Amino acid sequence: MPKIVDAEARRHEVVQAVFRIIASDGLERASLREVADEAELAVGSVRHYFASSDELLVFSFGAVIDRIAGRLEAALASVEDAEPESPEQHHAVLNLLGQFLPLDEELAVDACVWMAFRHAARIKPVLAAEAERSHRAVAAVVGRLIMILNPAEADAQQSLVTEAERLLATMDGLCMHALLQPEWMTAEMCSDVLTAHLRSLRAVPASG
Amino acid sequence: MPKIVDAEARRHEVVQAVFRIIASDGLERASLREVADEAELAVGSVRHYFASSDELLVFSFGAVIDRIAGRLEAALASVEDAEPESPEQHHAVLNLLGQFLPLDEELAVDACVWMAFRHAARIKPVLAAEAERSHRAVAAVVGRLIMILNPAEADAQQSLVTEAERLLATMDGLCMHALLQPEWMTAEMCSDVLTAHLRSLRAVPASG
DNA sequence: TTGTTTTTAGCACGAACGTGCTTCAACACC
DNA sequence: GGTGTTGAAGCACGTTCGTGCTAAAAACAA
Repeated sequence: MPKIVDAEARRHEVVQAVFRIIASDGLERASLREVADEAELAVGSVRHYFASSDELLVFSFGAVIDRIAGRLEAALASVEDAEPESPEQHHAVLNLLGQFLPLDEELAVDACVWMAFRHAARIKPVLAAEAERSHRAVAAVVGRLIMILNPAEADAQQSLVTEAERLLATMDGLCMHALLQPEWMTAEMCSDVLTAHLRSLRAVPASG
Repeated sequence: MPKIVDAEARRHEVVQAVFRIIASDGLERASLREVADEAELAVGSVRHYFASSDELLVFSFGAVIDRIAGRLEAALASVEDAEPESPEQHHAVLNLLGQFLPLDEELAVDACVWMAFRHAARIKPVLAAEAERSHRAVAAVVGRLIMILNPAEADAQQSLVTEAERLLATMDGLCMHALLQPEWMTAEMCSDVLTAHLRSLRAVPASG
């Protein structure tokens, strides 16, 4: 009936603009006017697709979560397909954990945006639900990974949960340092830390 | 000659107000008006002690860095005083690492403020110098701790640096999770993860 | 008391923000 | 060709922000 516009594509373009602004200028600069400028639209146009600023931010948060979770689950499938203890599996695990880190431009933007939203969710209640979903999705993948790497002690659930949280914390800390102190936490340092952590996982079997 | 006011004490009160606002409402709400309200002063009074908003924020960042670094170095002294491999040393190490985490009200405020400023420093160049100082100070303490816990391989500097960065990343990740997902990352879980990490440090001696 | 200087308080300006509301152009259908 | 729905654009209002500036208040020296 009216002007033909792919609404979903438009929303995606707007969200991409939000991502670019957050990555370069931070979340607090992602105002309707800035986003509209970056997307080369008018403020009214952006508001046609997103009723309010909050709705735009929540939708953008959900979008980055879906992107990250999608990458993680694809990488997890590769790990599960690989032969246990094989070099292929080790490579697949490194690839999975690398998805957390800002190793290329696209990953860096996602990591920036992800971090920004998670921290903002501490303050803004509208973001809390998505933050919880994010944590659940990532924890599920990491938990599954720990189970794969420690098939022997599938009974010692206590230790598995602890190890999953430990790996998750290490990954988030690595990501943080790579974003905030890129001169110190280089890609090579990330790789060294990752291999050291994986070695420590194999070296500490049961705990008691 | 004029009204007697302890300028240093006033500045400290203002900074405390900044801390409270950041912890409860986030850094972006730490405006001059909000800070003045929280400190029960007029905007003009705050501006008398801090020429600009940037100056207030940079000073506050420095203050929280000094607080955290002071605690860490005091705790490090306890570790260095303890007998190597003794239970006292283990306790001192746990105490040191606990200084990173929001385990009580004061630590939680400092952790919030610290995180907020470090992330803001990625965007705001005025904060960059203090962020670098913060990283240097904390990395020095953690590096020293790793050397104490691994006296044998004092020559394998590569491994020591990697282990220091790994511990630092894990601590920052734990702190992040404790702040952002307090229901999942409880104090008990923090403790479990810490002891697991310390065990993994002892279990993986040299690398090659 | 008078004068000096620090401290406190407040006004005013321009900029940026979210949002309610109106207006215009474009297109599909009757 | 007319008509109505929808995308796009923009105005206006109230709020908040940092900051330059002025002026009252307070406390000590003379």
